[in-house]
Amino acid sequence: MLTYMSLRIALLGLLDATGPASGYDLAKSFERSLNHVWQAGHTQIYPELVKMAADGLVAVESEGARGRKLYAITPEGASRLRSWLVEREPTSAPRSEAALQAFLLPLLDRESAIVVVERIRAQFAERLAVLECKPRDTSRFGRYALRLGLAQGHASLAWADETLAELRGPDAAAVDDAVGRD
Amino acid sequence: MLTYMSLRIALLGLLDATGPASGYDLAKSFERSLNHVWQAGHTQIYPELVKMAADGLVAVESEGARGRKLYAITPEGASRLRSWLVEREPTSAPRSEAALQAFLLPLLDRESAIVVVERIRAQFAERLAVLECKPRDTSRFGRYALRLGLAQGHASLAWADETLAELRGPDAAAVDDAVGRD
DNA sequence: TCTTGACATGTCACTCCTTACATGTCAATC
DNA sequence: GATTGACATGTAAGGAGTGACATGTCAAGA
Repeated sequence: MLTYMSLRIALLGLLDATGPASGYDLAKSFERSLNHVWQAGHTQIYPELVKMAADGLVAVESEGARGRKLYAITPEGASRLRSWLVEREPTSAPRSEAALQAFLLPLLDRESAIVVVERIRAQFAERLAVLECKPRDTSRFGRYALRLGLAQGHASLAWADETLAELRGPDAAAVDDAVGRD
Repeated sequence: MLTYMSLRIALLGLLDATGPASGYDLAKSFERSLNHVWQAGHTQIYPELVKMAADGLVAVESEGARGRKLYAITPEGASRLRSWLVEREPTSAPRSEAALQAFLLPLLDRESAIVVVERIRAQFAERLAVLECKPRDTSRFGRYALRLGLAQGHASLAWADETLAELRGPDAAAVDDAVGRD
């Protein structure tokens, strides 16, 4: 029951790393530095912070202008965060529409398949470009995850290029002929 | 509203690729050939097939022994499947606990960080092993997605090895010292 | 002064997905 | 004959996540 809640962990991690912040700040941080790792919008973050406060993981530190609420991590929160990090066996529920399209490619004729792979490639390239433009803006944080994202991104791009080469290849290795190869 | 529904697409794809099947069969196929691309259990599949039948995308073809229900894709379903494949801009909502742990690594001392990365590495290795054992069991299908998974898996493993090397490095590049490098 | 846009917080309805529960058939083995 | 295990289908409660809507502050510039 209490074993998932990765959103909590991500929020605690940001609060621990960068100090007290408002829900608004945290939503921005998700966009800036965490978007390739975990996604969350303010509609998810605000209620979660309230629950976390009720559970003693964060404390509302002060209220500033414009109704701003500053949340700070509590010792209990910091402890839970580190326990999770050290103990939690990470799970992954892969759900990638790009991979699904790749899976279904053999349904299409070669021309359509090329169009689809080109679109997938463009998206991989864009995501990679975002990561590559990313400065060390989170100082130490995000450093390792950034590298992981870059590695996976490069590999994905390479897959797209290889696949396009195969689909376009001079030996005309059409999708339908791919059965016996490799 | 009707723009998501990747589960439907995955089910239609399997039905199109391998012919009529029961919900039970489809759940097995998800486990066997689609598990690195999209996940779904039978509790999600059974109700979805009922809705898809109501929408005319599949037809209950016959009922066999043990209450078995055979679903077949309809022309409407096949058409929708191909439209989605060609037109849909794939989206991704990355939610990886492994990447989250990587992101948060600087919270830990070096020894703990090594333990965490070793666990992440083991998981990457296991997933990769599953993919590498995978025969061409889906004939043409899954071929491209399999390669994509392999590429990403190898890249992830390489990241883990590099990260471990850095954390263990003879020049003792501890996590806390990593700020000024790169 | 007024409008724009960043700041700031929230609710609600809905979809998606997971976990646990519940039921029953049929073939093979003990 | 009884038990086990693969086959086969479902429901219900609840958590997780999204998109649309709603509200209000404050600073800067037209």
